[in-house]
Amino acid sequence: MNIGEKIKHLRVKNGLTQQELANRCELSKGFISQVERDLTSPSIATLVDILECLGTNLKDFFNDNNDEKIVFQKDDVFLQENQDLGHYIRWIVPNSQKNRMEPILIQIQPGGSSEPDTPHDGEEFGYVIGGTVFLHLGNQKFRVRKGESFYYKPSLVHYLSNESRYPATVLWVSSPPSF
Amino acid sequence: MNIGEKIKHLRVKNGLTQQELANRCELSKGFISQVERDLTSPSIATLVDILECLGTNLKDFFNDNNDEKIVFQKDDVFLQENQDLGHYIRWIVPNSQKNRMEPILIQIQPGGSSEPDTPHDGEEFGYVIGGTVFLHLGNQKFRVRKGESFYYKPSLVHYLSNESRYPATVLWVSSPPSF
DNA sequence: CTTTTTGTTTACATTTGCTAAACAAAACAG
DNA sequence: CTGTTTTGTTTAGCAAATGTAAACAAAAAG
Repeated sequence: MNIGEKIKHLRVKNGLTQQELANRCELSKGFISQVERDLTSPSIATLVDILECLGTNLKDFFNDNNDEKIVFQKDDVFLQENQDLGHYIRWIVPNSQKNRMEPILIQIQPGGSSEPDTPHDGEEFGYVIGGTVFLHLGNQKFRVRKGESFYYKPSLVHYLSNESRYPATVLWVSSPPSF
Repeated sequence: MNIGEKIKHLRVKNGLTQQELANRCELSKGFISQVERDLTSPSIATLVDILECLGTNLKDFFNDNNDEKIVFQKDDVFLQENQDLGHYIRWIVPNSQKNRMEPILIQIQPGGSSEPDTPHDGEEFGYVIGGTVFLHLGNQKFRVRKGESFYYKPSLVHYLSNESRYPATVLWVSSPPSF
């Protein structure tokens, strides 16, 4: 649990001295020093204060970094077909489980639908590349046409259906990954 | 700071009693009760323990919920044109600054490029809907064709350019929002 | 109603979060 | 090089909070 390191990094990035930071959030400079070297751990309340003075918050503070591959071609794709429901999914960014976002490309046949997904945390975004689909959220239902998009928190059962006579393609991004 | 509520919610969601949770993370059930009702606040270390037993972590724990509008039509779009660089941007999900992700649709004219973006935290994903673009990351440069995508951490200056003879369209998602 | 299970509250020991002040080390000035 | 300032580290200590054990209450089960 190297909170100290991250705080120090933030402080320096903000061009502050321990003294200045201490003043800002009404703590002693000594304590800031201790925190940065992980000799002690602040309470959650004071951690919030500190982060506030560093222009951030708990949420952003606990979101990490670093990676490798960047561009993904069509053959990187892992494909999954579902005959019953009449859709197939292309994972266009391989093993993105470890990322913040997981984008997939889903193609839904006329009369088909995506796998209903149970409620979970996070957010989902979709952009309809072609065709028209219906977004089902709990027992609500929204029409989304080509060029339109949707954005929601998946706190209810949710899926897409294609009730038109043409295939539909949707670029679907979950954050965090859920598939 | 209603940490307790969230913990209780998680506990119930995992089908655990206070007792069970207490056993799992070697705390007293009384303490769990206090924490859930915000009568006391756990130390960061024990919060980590608790979250671990609930199948989550600080990072995910501090990512919030609740929203309103879901489907966005073309006229919800805020448009911005840049004659000099030869691109225009459509914000397809209005004021998504407060979300985890911010999707935009950027169209780049032949010879044009996007605004170079300075390094920041988070991740970015793009899907080329039409044309071919180059992704510039620091002094690296990647070709990305129609149907291909890219995913990276924007820790270097980054932008897109279109060196072809046709316009290119890219769906670009930043997490967290940066524009 | 009695027994178990689940959750709340109280009294208490211990730890730790945090301060103030002394100390050390750089940075700066003349 | 020597003295002054600024920045960071360490120590001693205490009030406050973290966490426990056990008693208590309420709800569920039998």
